[in-house]
Amino acid sequence: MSSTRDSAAAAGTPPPGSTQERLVISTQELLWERGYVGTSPKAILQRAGVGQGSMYHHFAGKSDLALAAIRRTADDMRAAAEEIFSAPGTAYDRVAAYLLRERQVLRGCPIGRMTQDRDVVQDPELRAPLDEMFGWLRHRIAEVLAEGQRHGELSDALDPSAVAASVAAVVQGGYVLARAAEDPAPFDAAVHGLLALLAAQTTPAP
Amino acid sequence: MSSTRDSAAAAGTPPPGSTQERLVISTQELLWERGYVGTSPKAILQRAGVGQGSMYHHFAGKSDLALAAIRRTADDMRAAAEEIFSAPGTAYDRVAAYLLRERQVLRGCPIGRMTQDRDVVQDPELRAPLDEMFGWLRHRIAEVLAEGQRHGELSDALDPSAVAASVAAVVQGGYVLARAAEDPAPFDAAVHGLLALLAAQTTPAP
DNA sequence: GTCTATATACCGATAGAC
DNA sequence: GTCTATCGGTATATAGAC
Repeated sequence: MSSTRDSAAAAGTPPPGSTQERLVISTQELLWERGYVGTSPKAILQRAGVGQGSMYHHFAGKSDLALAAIRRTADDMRAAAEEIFSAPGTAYDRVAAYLLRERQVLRGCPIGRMTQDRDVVQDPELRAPLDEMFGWLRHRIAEVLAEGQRHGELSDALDPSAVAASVAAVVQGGYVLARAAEDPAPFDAAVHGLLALLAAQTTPAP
Repeated sequence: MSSTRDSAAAAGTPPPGSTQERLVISTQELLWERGYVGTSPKAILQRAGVGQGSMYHHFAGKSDLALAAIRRTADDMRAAAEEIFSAPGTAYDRVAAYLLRERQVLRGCPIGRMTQDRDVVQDPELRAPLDEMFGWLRHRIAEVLAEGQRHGELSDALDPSAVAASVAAVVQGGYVLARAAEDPAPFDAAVHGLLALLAAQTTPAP
């Protein structure tokens, strides 16, 4: 008894190097590489270097462990994006910085990938972190754009939340195009196409 | 002997209602719903209503059947898109028609989905139809945009192939956002955001 | 051509020793 | 807490009867 697992995936960040931590990290990696359906508990255990029993001691099962891993990944992504959006600069600059930042294009988006996994999307608990992450992202980009409009940097004719959705979609769709081509070029093309359209809506500093 | 399977998935369209045809259609449906990893031969057979032996008579195995199904789906999608792009109207009209056409947004793109499947992307034969389909799509949209520029409908400042990639990416990324939210609204927002940006680049008829 | 039977491996989870 | 042993079920493919 005395299972650590009462709150299961709900637990905060476990100590670094701990068994839980290694399990979560292994799961994050495997979900990114193979998706939910393609990730087996066995593969997670092997990568983490622990036995079967450890996993079921700390987590209720595959989906519980996946939930912890997905939450962690979503939180990390949000933090990284927020750093860019809260930086100084015009709205265009910050959106451009987000679109142009270093990405492992051919690996795709670890959160976006989950939306293609039936078992994830159908489970409300597993889908929630995706919904929150992308909901936050679109909202945050819209805020940045609206701020640009208030500062007179950006055309008032634009609908910030629509353009924000376009920005987020171009990134996610760029990954799809790049993976189909096995080449990051279509991702870059899509980003630059959108940035050119957006640049045309900026007004030179008065 | 006398296997129909010599050319395997390479065969043209089999007779309607035939066993091969039912197998291909079932596979198309299941790949769309569950992806490659999530689709088992058993599930295909059950949906097609045929026995194990029939499948291995006509196809070399799961990947061979998947190849036939993916090719078929890609060909169908290309034909449907071409119908829109070759219709009369301005470049903006035709791109808008493509972006705004009826879609089963929450089901996602049957071809785009395959790019998230490790086993598909890593197999050159299975990836080829995806690459060809999206390569064609980006090229075709770029053609339409370039035509608009020649006709003086669209700003010459735009890079047609970059904007074409943005158009294709917004669709694919729109699916991702919609599935995360379990709501088609983000897809529609992304499309309208891009269309507004593009509309600003059109020149009123002289 | 189509079917059932069989084979080997892996899936996700549990039991219970240490 | 961690381990190994084990379970019933499925994945993918082959064998061989009809």
